[in-house]
Amino acid sequence: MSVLAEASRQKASSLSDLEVESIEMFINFLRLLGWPKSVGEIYGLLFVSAGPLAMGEIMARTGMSLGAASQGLKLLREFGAVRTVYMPGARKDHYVASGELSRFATSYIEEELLPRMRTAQERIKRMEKMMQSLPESGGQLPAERIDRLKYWLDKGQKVVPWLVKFLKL
Amino acid sequence: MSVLAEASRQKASSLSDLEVESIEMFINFLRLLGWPKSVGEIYGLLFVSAGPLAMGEIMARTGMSLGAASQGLKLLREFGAVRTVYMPGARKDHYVASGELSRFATSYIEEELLPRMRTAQERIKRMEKMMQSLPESGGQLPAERIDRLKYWLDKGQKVVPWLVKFLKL
DNA sequence: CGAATCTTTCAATAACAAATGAAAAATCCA
DNA sequence: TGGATTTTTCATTTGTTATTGAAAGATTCG
Repeated sequence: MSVLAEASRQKASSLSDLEVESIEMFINFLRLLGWPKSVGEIYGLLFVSAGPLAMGEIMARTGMSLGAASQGLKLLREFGAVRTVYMPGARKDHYVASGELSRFATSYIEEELLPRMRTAQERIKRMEKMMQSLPESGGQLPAERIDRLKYWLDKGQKVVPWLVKFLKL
Repeated sequence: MSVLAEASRQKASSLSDLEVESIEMFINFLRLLGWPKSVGEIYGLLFVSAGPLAMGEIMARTGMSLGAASQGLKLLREFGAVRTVYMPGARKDHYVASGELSRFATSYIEEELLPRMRTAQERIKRMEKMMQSLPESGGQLPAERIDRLKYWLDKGQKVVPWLVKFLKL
């Protein structure tokens, strides 16, 4: 067996079935939020880890590169999905997954969804003005659509806080 | 002015301010669902259109290619976000946007979110089995995490139908 | 300090996804 | 039916995002 093939075999076998399940699951979920695979790998591994892991261990177990591990951990730290723990006598940072899964959902809502809804509401105001200053009937249909959109956005903005609260619970 | 520059100027000026607002808004929202820009362009244009539009008109107004228009319309049709209307004496298909914006949200939930949640629940079952057949304490922490995940997924599955109902309202 | 260790950054590359447009397929009248 | 029109498909090109790894930057410890 070639050195390379051996290395890749090693890589695969260094993950338990449990870890593989967890990693695949989080890759799938985090893809919904538009996050790269490497982030799912890191979080999935940490999620079922019995103890804190250093970056080097994460790299070794998953086979990802230095840069991917560093950047992925940075992102996860920023979102509060992962944190470092103090390990007496250890030089390397050690990471554990936050168990609060709601963080992913709520950060998506707050950082992606809500800003877009707010932008959309400003757009709608502008669109309504444009409709008024249009030569007579700029169209009955568009006007109704815009009304509907406004209504729907209002409703959305109302349900979001409730949803966030529910998820955090 | 070069022929190309002229063409691109034409392209831009053939959209009203209203249409541009609408298009940009839907590009932004549909990106959340992982849909390509061209789809947002088509839907945004149709959304504020006073009447049905044929594919050729959509291409001409937005400047997108034949293939992109055809595929985008196909996708939107499949999701029920757009439909053809009968136009007496017209050969080309003519499209209108469905005003039901909830379709986007509900189809995302039903086609993306729920399937993943179901897969995750199967994974969790397997993971629980693995934990049991692990040498004594495969870890207190992982076991708790898996419990928590199960709890969270259950909760998610419960809130989703409610949310869908609310959105459709 | 200063050498060793660990982490971040970022330019280059690889992997992936979207857009294009020519060719094929389907549809429609005369 | 047959020619013209319209739509779909799909191989290729283009554009975007993720990953890599070397170099720079921090940090820690003796």
